[in-house]
Amino acid sequence: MDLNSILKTKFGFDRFREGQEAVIRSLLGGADTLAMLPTGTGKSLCYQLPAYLLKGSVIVVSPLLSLMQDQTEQMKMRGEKSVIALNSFLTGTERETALRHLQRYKFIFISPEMLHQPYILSRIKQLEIGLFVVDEAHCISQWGYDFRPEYLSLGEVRKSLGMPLTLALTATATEQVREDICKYLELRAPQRFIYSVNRPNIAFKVDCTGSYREKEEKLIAYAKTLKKPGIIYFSSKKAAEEMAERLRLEGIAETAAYHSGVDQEQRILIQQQFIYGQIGIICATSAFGMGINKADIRFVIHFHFPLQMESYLQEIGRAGRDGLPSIAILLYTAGDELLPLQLIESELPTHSQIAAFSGWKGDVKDAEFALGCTEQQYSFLQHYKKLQLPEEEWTLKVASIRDERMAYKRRKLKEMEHWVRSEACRRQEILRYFGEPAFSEKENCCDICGFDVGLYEEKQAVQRVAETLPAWDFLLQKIFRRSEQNG
DNA sequence: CGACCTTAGTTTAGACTAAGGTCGGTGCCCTAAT
Repeated sequence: MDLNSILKTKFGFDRFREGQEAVIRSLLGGADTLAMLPTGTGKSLCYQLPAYLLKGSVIVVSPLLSLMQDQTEQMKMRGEKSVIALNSFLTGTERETALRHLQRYKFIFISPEMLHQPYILSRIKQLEIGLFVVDEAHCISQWGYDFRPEYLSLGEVRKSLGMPLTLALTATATEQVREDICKYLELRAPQRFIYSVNRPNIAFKVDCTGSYREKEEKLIAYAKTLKKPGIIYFSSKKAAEEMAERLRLEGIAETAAYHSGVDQEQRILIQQQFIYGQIGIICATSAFGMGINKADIRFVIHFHFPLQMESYLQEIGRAGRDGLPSIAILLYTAGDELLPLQLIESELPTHSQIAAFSGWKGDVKDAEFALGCTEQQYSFLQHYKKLQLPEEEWTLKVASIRDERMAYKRRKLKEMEHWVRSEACRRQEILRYFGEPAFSEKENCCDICGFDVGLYEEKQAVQRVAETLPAWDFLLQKIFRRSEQNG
């Protein structure tokens, strides 16, 4: 079969990017496949193309509603109409209609949570499934253990669907995370295609400051001098808001804050304005980034301390997809690691909460409130309820799982600290962490090896010309047409 | 760690400060009554 002609006719490309063809051939050969491809190399093509050569539908498990909407929209623009996002954006009747005619759709996007609804799953079971895809598969390991436990049960879903051919896609995963992915998806002898996480055009800098105030001043100076656009990451919504306001006061007008507290419509607007160059700096929490397709991001600054190397790499990996010089700066003040430590502590239930949950006699729905659990702690307890052990045994077992998980998270944080404090080349240390061979190029590498700061600074104030920009009100209306109909 | 809130103490009535405690980040899903 001629893959190149399908590539040309269906997608309009003349050639494959690195990794794509190998992954597609592996799938067409019938092998479960794990693909770790660098950001921006067109991962979605890896399942979209083989879809036209395989019998049956393609199920794509996606972590975010906005990501599903983006992808289905893009596919429709390309001319692929038999695609649907099966999620809570659909009204009751729309969903019913879709479920009755599921076999009409070649591509079905769905969240892990929705996939666990017995009614939905029973409908999907009746389909012929050509390919089962898990996009952003590192979420299994990163979120599955506590935040979104349905990610850990995707293997069970696969079983109940008759173990369909499966593709797991990610951009950043250590060997251990890759193992987790294969284990929890229950892949059979998976083919692995692992490409380097190294991004030679991104320089690294760890900037140590003496105090919080000094850190703020340094950040403002960077925001003024560095080439835009850029992202500044915070571990607090409030800090992101305040810094966005502060930067506006400092004369950097095109600045916006983005976090989970900003309402959905506003979030989409900010994201679009950033992509079209109307916003130069985004002050964000970890809510921002997944699925952002913007090639010319010039800097990513971390104001707070990242929880682990993987998430740090994912966040800085959003810079410089166009291959041009870009910089990742981490601002550090002694004691910064205490904040993520606090966050980690609140992720998992305490021993006394575990014991109390185990002996809980009332309505399960009241347990969350009565035990003073966060939603996340509760979902952890809820997930392990299915172990079905006698009360005391359950308490011991779950407490040990919890302790193990806590130790793991602390270890990840320690690794991050080690990287910050290390006096070895930043890039080599990252590659070592991901189990990759050393990289010889030393030019414009990191603050240890040295780089030319001028490469990343704005030469002069750039007057941005108002280009042909989309009409936002129209776009938003289109996206939110439902709420208008209902309201 | 820093920001913010509550509480206790002082002192003689509403308001001040200091001390002590808590919190901080990611997202799916419709539960049921107008």
